[in-house]
Amino acid sequence: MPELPEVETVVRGLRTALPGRCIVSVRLGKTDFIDDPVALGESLPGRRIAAVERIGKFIHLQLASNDSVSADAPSHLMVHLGMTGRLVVRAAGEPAPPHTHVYFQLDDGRELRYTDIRRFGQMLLLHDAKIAQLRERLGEDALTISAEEFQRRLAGRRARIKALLLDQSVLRGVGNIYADESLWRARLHPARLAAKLSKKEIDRLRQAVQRVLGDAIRLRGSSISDFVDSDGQPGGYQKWHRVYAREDQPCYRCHAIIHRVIVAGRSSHFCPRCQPPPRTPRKRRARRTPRSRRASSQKRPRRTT
DNA sequence: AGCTCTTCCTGAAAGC
DNA sequence: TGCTTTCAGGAAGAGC
Repeated sequence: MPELPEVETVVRGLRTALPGRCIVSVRLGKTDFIDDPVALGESLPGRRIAAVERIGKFIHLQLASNDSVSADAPSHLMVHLGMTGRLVVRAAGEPAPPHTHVYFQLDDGRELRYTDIRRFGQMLLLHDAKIAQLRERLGEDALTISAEEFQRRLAGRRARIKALLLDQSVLRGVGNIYADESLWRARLHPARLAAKLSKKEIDRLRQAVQRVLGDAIRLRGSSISDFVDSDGQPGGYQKWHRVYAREDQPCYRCHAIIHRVIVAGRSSHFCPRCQPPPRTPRKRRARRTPRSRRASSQKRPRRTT
């Protein structure tokens, strides 16, 4: 699942191949994930790619303007890889894998190809004004957010910390894997309420998030099922996952057994010893639950599905 | 405000 | 063996 480190890896790869190249033509397969497929086919041929950058989990291809392009033509191509999206540069003659739905022919004989098995991705063309709106809608980038801004965005929020980490309008770039890994590193239970975290804990979390994302970028992302970089190579960070997809395996820190619960609608992996659960304010049953029994009070109130 | 559920989609894995 | 069911999840929207 492409999150910030995976998208950053793809962007760095594309940066070595795309800037300066012209899009000669566009070929489309299924288009239900494309905002406006007709516009894509009409306004991209002839455009030169000026720059590649990352905005949260979006890949942003900036298109240069030139004399033959009308002034109001959109100049930003945004690509979100969703769950299974891949964006790779290949020689035009090379066979494309199944579920390849967009081909951008480039002027150097290569193709930029978008492959997406589940088509949870997104592709859209934006004007300058809209790109500003998008940036506004998204939160601060997780990799570079300052301690002060991180505090400001979380402090007082009554949502569970896991939900906030995943909320792209709060923080952009973190998905399920890196949320779980960061919470483990910061020793915070995913169901803790942000409002109940101390300043120290919030800062520990920010450091954990940035450390985990930085390490993952260095190893070119995590390849769980589908992720590959712009050259088609898998990442290496999945070998360093401490909790994600490690249910029933021992914690690397304390050897307790890793649990998995649903928090904010997402499966969440954590160590029940390193990441103690929040005390549940079960409506004043205090009299009836002497807190000597740790084992039973550690159990999360589970909702049977 | 924030939670849960649903929708989109496919393939892998589990269940029978 | 072969079918059916379940699950995974990023993001958005509905409903509570």
